[in-house]
Amino acid sequence: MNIYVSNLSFAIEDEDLKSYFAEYGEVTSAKVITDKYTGRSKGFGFVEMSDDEAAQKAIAELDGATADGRTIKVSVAKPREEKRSKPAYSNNRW
DNA sequence: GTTGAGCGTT
Repeated sequence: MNIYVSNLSFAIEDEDLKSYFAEYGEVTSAKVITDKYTGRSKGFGFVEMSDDEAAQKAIAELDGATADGRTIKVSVAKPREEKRSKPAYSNNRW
């Protein structure tokens, strides 16, 4: 389950985000999006959890919660574009 | 040293 988290404080980093969600289940990865060039936080991030219901519970519990003085927004993330998947048109017509 | 809507680098 991929989780999108926004409205984060700029002081929050990956391990902070992970520690918040780890209370509700196993966090396989947690990442705060930082600018590649300046290295500063963009104020949002992504968390991946292995247990789907733990993830949805974490979303329900952490959405609107306060982290570092900011009310964070948590929701299910949109899937990152997968370019490795096999083509849907796997016919041999052409 | 700064700022505030959003969906990330493979």
